[in-house]
Amino acid sequence: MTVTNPILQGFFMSNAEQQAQAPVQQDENQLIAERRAKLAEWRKTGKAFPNDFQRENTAAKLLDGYSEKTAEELSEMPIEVKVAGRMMLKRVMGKAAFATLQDLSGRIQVYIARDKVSEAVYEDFKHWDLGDIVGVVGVLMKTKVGELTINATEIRLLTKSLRPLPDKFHGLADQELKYRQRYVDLIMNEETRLTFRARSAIVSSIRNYMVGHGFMEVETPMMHPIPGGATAKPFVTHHNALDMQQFLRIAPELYLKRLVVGGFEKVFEINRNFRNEGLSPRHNPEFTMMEFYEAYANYHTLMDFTEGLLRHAAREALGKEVFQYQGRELDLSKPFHRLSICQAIQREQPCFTDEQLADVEFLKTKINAFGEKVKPGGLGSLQLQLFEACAEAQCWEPTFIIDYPVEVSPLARASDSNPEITERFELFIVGREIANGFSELNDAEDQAARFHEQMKAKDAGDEEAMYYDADFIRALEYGLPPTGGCGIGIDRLIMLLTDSPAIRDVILFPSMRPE
RNA sequence: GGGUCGGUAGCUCAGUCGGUAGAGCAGCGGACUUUUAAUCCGUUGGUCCCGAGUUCGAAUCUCGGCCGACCCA
Repeated sequence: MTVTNPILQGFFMSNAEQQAQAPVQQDENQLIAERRAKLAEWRKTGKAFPNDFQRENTAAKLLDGYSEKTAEELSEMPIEVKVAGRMMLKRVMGKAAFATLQDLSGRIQVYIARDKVSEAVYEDFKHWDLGDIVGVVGVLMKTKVGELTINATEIRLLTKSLRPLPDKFHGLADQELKYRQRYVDLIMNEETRLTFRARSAIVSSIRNYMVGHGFMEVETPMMHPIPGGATAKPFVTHHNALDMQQFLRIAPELYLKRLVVGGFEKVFEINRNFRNEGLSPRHNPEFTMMEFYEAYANYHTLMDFTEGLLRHAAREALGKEVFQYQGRELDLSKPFHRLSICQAIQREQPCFTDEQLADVEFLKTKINAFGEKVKPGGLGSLQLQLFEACAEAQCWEPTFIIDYPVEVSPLARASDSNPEITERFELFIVGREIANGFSELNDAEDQAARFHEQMKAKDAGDEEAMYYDADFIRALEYGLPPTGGCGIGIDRLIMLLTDSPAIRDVILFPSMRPE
């Protein structure tokens, strides 16, 4: 029997076929076998994997609170503590041993003396492995060299770790394994832990900034009947109950604007977008965007607001607005540059005249000269292509590029002074696009016309062109107030603020080819 | 899609001129009651990414493929 519908295949597979598709046997080795044997012994006690140990202290708080105390003070006024964590280091010296435990806050050393914890417990402890989770009750002491240490009166195995950790000193170096087994990377690598703590702090600070400025956080659909709000290839899925095709969203824009129509005049959403594109150091198919919309704002006020937001995030995450990115200084404290596309080109290529940049043939020649293929488009589109070819990567300092052509900005309001360009900006920092915002197109008839243009482009073979969204037009027909909206690439912002070279370094579980 | 570099023990890595596999860590056994990547002695562990070719002989050379990192498009 041949079943072509992939959704149904699972129902018709023979056992053999299902076996063939079952996950491959996990890699086993001598070290794992040894640990399994230890676990088997532990099970025989009937007390394996207990969950009755209540820890009362964390490593960092103990170090903060008691590192200043002298050995004498600690022995005169014994302080009993209960900690738990993963055993990262272990040094056994006959009848006493040291172990280093790692918990959410950091690491702390434990001293285990045979005559304190009993001979039986000490013998067990000697066979525990790096990576095991243990609980310790003890009193604080200072070692010879003054390191705050817990002198154990009780030590218990709480979780047996079956897999050996990477080299205790060199850690996990293999980039691919760091991404595929992020849990191991997090166990082994302080830098990775700090990056993702910073990510959490940055997102919180942005959220607080938005709420503090009167914005309301909302959640709009991740599954769209019509993908919209950006030009990108969508992921396609299927809703069984409604028997309909759905698309993972490429942007929340059209829903957020519907909310402004509804009277939620200041809204924002921080959530995932999905774009069916390749992977690169700057691209992950699912990535996090913040979009925000404010009625009665325009692209100028948006630029001001975005500048303030980024400074706030840097201050909250780093405590400063001037810092290093990949070895080069980045200064967010100075006013961000604001240049039109042509001004940005001329900044890099001062010999190009205004007349030349208005000459279609000149633009095509130069785009080719910079090694890019000329994509079809009008004057504005060619200017943008030349900017991308010769100037975009040079925007190290924060630079707003303004005046994007109408033909590549189907949702943006056209300029009153020049109907060929829009009231739109993109923000570039370290040569990368970080944000994109504009005065929203709130003329329902103009928007309908722009959608028709997009449909023509799609019919002509542009896979990324937009669909016609009739409900969105209907919403606009009820009346969208003059509004400004902006999207900020959160992953890329976090790359900047954590000095990370690749987007995969700031996404906990980046997209990977299957193992 | 093109280029460069890489894939060897659980981890981090050596491996010369082509001569049949090494270290440190981890593990196992032993010594050791204040260590700091503890130390000392002994020891287990290999589909050298896969396939083909050249050769008496391939981790090593050649070709093809797979996977990854980086750069370019």
